This record gives sequence, C-alpha cells and structure tokens, in this order.
Amino acid sequence: MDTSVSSRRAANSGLKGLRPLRRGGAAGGRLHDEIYAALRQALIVGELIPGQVFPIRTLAERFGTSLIPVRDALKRLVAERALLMLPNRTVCIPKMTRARFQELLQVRLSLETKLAHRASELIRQEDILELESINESMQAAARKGNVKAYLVANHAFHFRLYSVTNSLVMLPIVESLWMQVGPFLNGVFTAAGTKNAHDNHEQILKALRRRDPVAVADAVSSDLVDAADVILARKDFMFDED
Amino acid sequence: MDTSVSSRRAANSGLKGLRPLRRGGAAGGRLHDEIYAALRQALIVGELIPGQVFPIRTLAERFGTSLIPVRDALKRLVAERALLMLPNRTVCIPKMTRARFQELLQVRLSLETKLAHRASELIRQEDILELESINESMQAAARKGNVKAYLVANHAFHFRLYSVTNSLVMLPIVESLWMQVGPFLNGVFTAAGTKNAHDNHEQILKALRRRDPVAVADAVSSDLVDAADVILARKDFMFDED
DNA sequence: CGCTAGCTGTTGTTATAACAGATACACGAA
DNA sequence: TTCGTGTATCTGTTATAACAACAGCTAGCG
Repeated sequence: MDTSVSSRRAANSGLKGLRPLRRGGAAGGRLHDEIYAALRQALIVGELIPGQVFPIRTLAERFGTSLIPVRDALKRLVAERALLMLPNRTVCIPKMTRARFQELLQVRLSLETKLAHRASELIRQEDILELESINESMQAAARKGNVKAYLVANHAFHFRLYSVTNSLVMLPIVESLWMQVGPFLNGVFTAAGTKNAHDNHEQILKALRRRDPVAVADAVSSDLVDAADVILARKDFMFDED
Repeated sequence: MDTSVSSRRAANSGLKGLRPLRRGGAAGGRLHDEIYAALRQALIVGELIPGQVFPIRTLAERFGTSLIPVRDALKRLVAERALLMLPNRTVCIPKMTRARFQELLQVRLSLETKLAHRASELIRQEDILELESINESMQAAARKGNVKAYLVANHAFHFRLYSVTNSLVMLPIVESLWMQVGPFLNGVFTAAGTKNAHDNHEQILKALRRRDPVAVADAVSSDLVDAADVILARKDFMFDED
C-alpha cells in the first residue's frame, strides 16, 4: 500500500465530516462512547471509505478531546472488526476482497435469516407499525435520492426487526458485520439500487402480518442477496485482491 | 446481584491464578496484548468463573503495570463479548442463562460446521498430522484427568482445523463465542465428559482423511452437541435466569 | 432509637507528558 | 547521479495524577 505523505493526506481528507463533540451535556456521558457512536454511524452509512487512515491525534483534534477517549473508541472498533490495525499500529478501514465480501454475505444470510425467523414468532402489532413507519421514511429517502438517509433507514429497519428477538449473542455479531460492509457501500446506492430493497421490505412486512416465519426469512434473504448483487454489479472492478 | 464487600472479595479471589508479566522481553511487545492474552487463556480454560469482577487497579497491581494497558485489555474483551461492563462501568464475567447458552450453541453449530466443511476441502496432509498430534495430547490429558490441559488441547484442535480456511470473518466470531462459553466450563469436565469428545475427534480425523466435508461437518456438530449435553446434564441447576 | 448528612474509600474516566518505534526527508560522500 | 546516514517528525504506548461518580459507613441530629 502507498504510505507516502501525500496519499495519507488524501486518505485523511475523508475525516472532514466528523464534527467536534458538544461537551457539557448530561453528566456521566463517556467521551469515548460519543466518539465511538460518531464513527460507527459514519461507517454504517458509507461515509468513510476503505483504506481511510485514522491517526489518533488528528481525530482528537477534530473531536476536541485528548488522545485517550479517541484511542478507546478506535480500539473498540478494531475489536469489533469494523476497523483494522496495521502492523505499525495505525488504524484504518480494511479494504474489501471478493472472498471477504462473499464470506460476509454468507454469514449474514445465516444469522439474519435466523433472527428474522425468530423475530416473526415474537413480533407484536406495535413492532410491525414501527417497521412500516421506518419503511416509509426509507422509501421517501429513496425518492429524494438521499442515499445517507436511505442507508440509515435501511439499517434501522433491519435492526428494529432483529431486536424483537432480544438476542444477546447474534445481535452484536450482526452489528459488527454491518459495520464491516458499510464502508464498501460508499457511492454505490444510487436510485437504481433501491428498487429491489423496497420490494423486499414490503414482502417482509406482508409475511410478518400473517406470521409466516419462513416467508419472512426468505424475504430477508432476498433483500441481502439483491443488495449484494447491486454492489457486485457496480463494484466488481473495485475489490482489492490480496 | 450481591455487591457487598465480602462477596466482591470472594469474587476477586479467583484472580490469584494471574501472574505478573515478565517485562524486558522482546521489544515492541505491547503490554495490553500480553494482559489480553493472559485473560483470554484463563477464560477459555474455565479458570475464571461467571460473576467474577475485574477492578482495573487490582489487575494492574497483579500484572505490575499501570492502569492503561489493563483498561485496554478489558475493554477489548468487553467489545468481544467475553466480558461484560456493568452499569457502574466495572467489568465482570457475564452470567449464563439457558437462553444465552442455547443461542451460543446454535450459532456455534451454524458457523463451526461451515468452517469444518470448508476446512476439509482445503486441508493438507501436514495439517491432518498436526491435528492428530494435538488429539494425542488431548487424549493424554484426559487420561491424566488434567482438565486444564484437556481444554487447551480441545481448543487447539478445533481452531487448528478451522484456521486452514483462512477465514477473516468467521474465525474471530467463533473465537469470541468460545470465550463466552469458556467460563461456564469451570468444574464441569471430569473424566466422564471426555469420552464422547474423543470419539468425535476420531470421527473428524477419519472423515478428514477421506476428504468427506459433510461427514466432517457432522462430526463437528456431534462434538459440540455432546459437549453441550455434558454441561446441561451437570449444570442444569447452575444457570442464572434473568 | 431512627434517620439523614457528610466523610471516606472505592470505582472508572480523562488529561498531560514522557517514551519508543518507524518513516520521510535532507544532506553529504562516493 | 546515487547511495547511505542522520535528524526531524510522525506514529502509537504507557505512566502519573487529577477528576468525578458512587456506595458504605459513621457521626450527629431530631
């Protein structure tokens, strides 16, 4: 990988979207949690691109804190496999390979269909109403071409569904998987790619209303596969092979 | 949970097995990595029991370091779900519930059979020889009733098999799952519980030699299920229900 | 005697500064 | 021109100390 100063500057330019923390808020708020949340959100909506480097001091300056909380947040994200620690101990967003992408999809299919199946057995009417509301806002974002809002809503839809399982084991794993895929969505989802997602979400909702776990799981599966196909179709040339 | 001083002292007594780090070794060694490795090993072999509390300063004193590297190691283990952060931000080993145990087993079955299947397609002769060697030492440990060595060898056997897949996605997840189950093995595996594991490992090796991925996956599945049955049979009364 | 206020010791959190390793760049010699 | 070397500066790591939140205990008051 190119590690010259100029390329590192270029890689760091993507940090501009990160805003300083508003301090003095509610007491007891840990700084590293806020920094973690900010980075995590940026990861999931594809604002940070693979190869991006995160020097601790740069981020500390950006957030207006000392090194420690930034370090904590980065190390947590590394532990969750959302970020990668290079041999020189600098953190960056891992690049994507075909093998990793396919493995991520395989594991997501396995776990998320399980979660969807179990969720549809436990779901209540109010949960479905909330999912419909989230789906509305996702569709609205798609119509306006607001990719960021679209991805936020899509994430919210899936995890609102999965969270009715109260799973303490699978949920954290799936969240980690989404963070690993997120950066690779950068610049992928134009209006074209949102059509299938909308149809699949409608199928999910329909199957949920009639409490059909198998159909819910199938629809979730289709949703993931279709999204992967969109990415593969547009980004087939963008993988970094080892 | 009881949080009186006396019970906390009792919970901390389990830390005695942790030894100070031998400093001044190879340069470039990060202290928090060594602390992490020590805790991780203790977790996997069941030396640390559920409910165990880890005050940073106590561990720092035990390891002979300052607070920072201990904090790093603990936060990493929390991120990997091996440890749990209590509301007061103290770190402890999570207690086990039936639901969590069953979910852990389900996910492990799903992922580890996949890994076993893929491994048996890629495995080389030298890998099999090494697995046989590990299996030998496991059997020896079982005969001597050395539970700790037995669990170490069992862990080594499984991950030596899985690692031939070079999986960057599933392997870290499965390691996390083993760390979550480890503490619950405390005091479970007497000589009685090791018989099935030995048979299953022999089945795995036999299937590997004839390159039969399905049979390998099945044997791994049986291994996990049998181990779970041993735990359920002996510990059915020891679950902490929420 | 009971209750509340304040002290005390505990916990994790963060800032600052000193440290160590790695890298890039510039200067000088072949 | 090219190669080697030293220095400046960048990186993450760790120690120390100050900080804040919390629980338990004790003393004093009602």
